[in-house]
Amino acid sequence: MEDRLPFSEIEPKWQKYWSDKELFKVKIDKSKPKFYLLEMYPYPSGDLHMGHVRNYIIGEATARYKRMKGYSVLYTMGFDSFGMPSEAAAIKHKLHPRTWTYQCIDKMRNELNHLGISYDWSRQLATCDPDYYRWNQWLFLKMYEKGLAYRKYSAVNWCPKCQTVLANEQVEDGGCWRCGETVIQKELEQWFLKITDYASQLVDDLDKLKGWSERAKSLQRNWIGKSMGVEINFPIVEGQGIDEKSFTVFTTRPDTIYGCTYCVLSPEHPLVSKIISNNPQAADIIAFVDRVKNQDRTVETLLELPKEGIDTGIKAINPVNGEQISIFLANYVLMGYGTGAIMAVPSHDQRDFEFAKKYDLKIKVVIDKPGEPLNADTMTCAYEEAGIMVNSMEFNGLDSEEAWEKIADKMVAEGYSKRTVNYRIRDWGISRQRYWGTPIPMIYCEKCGTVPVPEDNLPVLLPEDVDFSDYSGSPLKKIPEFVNVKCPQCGAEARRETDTMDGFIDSSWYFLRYCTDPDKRSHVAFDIEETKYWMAADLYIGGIDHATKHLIYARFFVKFLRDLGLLSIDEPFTNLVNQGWLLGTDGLKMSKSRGNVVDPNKMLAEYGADTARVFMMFAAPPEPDIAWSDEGVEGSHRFLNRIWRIANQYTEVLSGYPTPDFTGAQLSDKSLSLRRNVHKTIKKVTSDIEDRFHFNTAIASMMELVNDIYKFDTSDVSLDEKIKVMAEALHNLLILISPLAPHMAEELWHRMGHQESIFLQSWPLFDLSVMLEESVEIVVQLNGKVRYRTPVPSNASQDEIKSLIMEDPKVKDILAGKEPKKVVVVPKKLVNIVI
RNA sequence: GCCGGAGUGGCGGAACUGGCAGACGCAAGGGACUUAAAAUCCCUCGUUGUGUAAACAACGUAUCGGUUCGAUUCCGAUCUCCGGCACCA
Repeated sequence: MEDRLPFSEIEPKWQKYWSDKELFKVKIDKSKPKFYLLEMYPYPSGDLHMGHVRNYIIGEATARYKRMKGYSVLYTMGFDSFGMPSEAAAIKHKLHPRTWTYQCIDKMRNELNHLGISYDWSRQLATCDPDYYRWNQWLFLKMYEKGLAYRKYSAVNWCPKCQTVLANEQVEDGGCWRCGETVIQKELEQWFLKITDYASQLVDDLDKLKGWSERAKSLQRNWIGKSMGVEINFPIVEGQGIDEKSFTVFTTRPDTIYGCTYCVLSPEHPLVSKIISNNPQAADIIAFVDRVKNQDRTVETLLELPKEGIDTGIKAINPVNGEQISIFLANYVLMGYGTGAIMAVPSHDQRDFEFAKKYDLKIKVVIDKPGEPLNADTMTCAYEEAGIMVNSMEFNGLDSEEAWEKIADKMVAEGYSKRTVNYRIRDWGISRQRYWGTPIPMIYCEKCGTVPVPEDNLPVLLPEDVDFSDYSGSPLKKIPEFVNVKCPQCGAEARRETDTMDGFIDSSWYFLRYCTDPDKRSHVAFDIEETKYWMAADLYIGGIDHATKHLIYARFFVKFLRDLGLLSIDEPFTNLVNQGWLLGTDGLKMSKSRGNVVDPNKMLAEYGADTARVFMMFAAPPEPDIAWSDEGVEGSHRFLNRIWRIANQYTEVLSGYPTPDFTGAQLSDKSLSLRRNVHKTIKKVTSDIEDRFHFNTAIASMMELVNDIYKFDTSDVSLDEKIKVMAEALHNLLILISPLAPHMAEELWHRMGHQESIFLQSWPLFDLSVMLEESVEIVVQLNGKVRYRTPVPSNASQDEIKSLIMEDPKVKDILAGKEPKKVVVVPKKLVNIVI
């Protein structure tokens, strides 16, 4: 008899069997509930590392579980195959990015197959495939038609190393999200998508996402940065030679407006140019503006940057009380947020306070701290909390939160203000100055201007012959055959857009493509009927690092496609599981540069895929980051070998053995106990997978069951009874372990005489009546402290338990004649005697 | 500063709804089998104390307090760590 799992023989055997039988083929089956299991697709770097194993086995085991549970499951995989690293790697290896990319995809697919993952590969996609990216272009044109794609000249984030622009979301700590290089600002003309049009829905709909972690939602809320406030029009005092009657400020604190003692414009504010014409201080103002524009306003320096400003000499009028106030320019007001202009209330805003102190400006208190009135002359910092209104005309005495609404209402009614909501999120810059991406389907004609490529002419293909040796500027720009084109409208000589799209466009809708049968993919981006059936994804598994990038973009795309009438859902991902990082042995993120990447091949060769899967899942629940250590892999391997050995002892006798029927059977206590544990384990494993994907505790409970089976096997139960009980135990154990150790489970299943795959079995149901025990052990406590444990009949009532326990000589001993003050009885749990 | 998450043995982790803290595994120690090793099997394993021993007692889930018959779990404050946002008006 084999005493060790022959994984190297059985793994390829069953992988081939599953693939030949098309066991995991995705099918719409209206007789079953559907389950769409989605995993964040990988960038095909070519090498699978241990982190991938952790990520993908969570989904893989769940997929197998859900199929056995009777769901029609959509589970497939694709490759995020456009992007910088392919280009860089291709240059390094002197291969075309396409050749290199497809080689990597093949390799990764192979490695995923070696783990025994049950994807339906027929639905695979690669985003660099023209059949895929033509639909990026099509979607872009739809956005353009709806006015959601536009081109503007502005300062954008530029990564000098990648030689391309990055969206705001793709700058992390001032560096490029891919390579970490410090990002600089550059003025460029770029294509943007108006994600800001959807900002309010994107933030409000987060409340609907009950299946997302608070963490992921909080990241998105912070990123979108919603703030409610008002815009207020401040008239400019007439006769100062300014060709403009007013300007608008944004504030979240209209309750403080009576304390506004000056206004501040951003140095980039459009009004500045009008202020300097005809102004005696023009030279000083221009000098100031230039200086501020050259200030280093990156993340690190911004907070330490001293506030400075200049009085323009121009006066404005506070509309609520008619007071004349000065207009300043200052470096602490940013053009990119709100209206680029503020009303300054030094008494109740710390920034304004600091500025007012520096330039000796008036400070006027309008909200008093309850019970502790403020003094403008002696206060050392702004009072930013709520309080009682003072110096605010008819609003005096009100609570400031109440006054907030009343003042806003008054200003709106008087016609110089409106309520607004401001968002921190900016439009999504999607132009990339690289080769390996989706060409933006636009043409520039001298006569007709910006002309979209007609849908019939899609895809705009990437040219094949490209010189990668010269790394400066967009590669497509240097290919005349690509650039030079006839205008689709007038036929004149025109030129193509040479920027490509951000790769995050690809991932914003790939999950819709998965829903579409490959046979139907050639004429549509996604099939409406099939998408209606499968979407939304019931479970999305992926790292938290994409919370403010991919996950926001994808939600935006889905809302846009819904508005286009192509989707009927508001949100694409019903449940989100953010699995933690698998860190290197040094506790740091795995990366090639650190040299701490763990290659799974060694473990696969030594222990096999089933052990690797079980070990990885046993280490921890999905969410936390964990540092890699292969200590303990022996334990998981031992566990599988224990199943292997005990099951093999019974393959012969159980081959062809009928499903055991226990009705009316008189069983020994040992048999009853094992049966009970079998059913308890079914319950535990089912709920651990179903409710929270905690495979670690599911495995632990199966280990307990295996320990019990071993103890039972050596007992003196009659042979017939033993076989009968073992038949039930092993049958269920194999099904329970099959999502995690599919090869071993399948092999043993067949050795037990079954002709069909174990994965065509139904997931077992537990029988509560088997789990019932005649007596349960309860805890006896004195004043909340455990004294001893004792069995009582499990059907005993509270009163019965109480009298049973109070008559126990041990209790009499403990009480030593004292009268208990109170006795708390929790049936099946404990009795607490309080004296 | 604002927002979110976490803190349990030597280690990974468990205790899901307020009811036996430390399941399961790793590591460690001891034993059986073996010529020997591997494999396998069995036992011990939070800290401190009492006891020859079976056993018993006290302490113990970051810290301090509260609610409760009873708190790792609920509430309040504090500390530490991780992550996000941040001159965002």
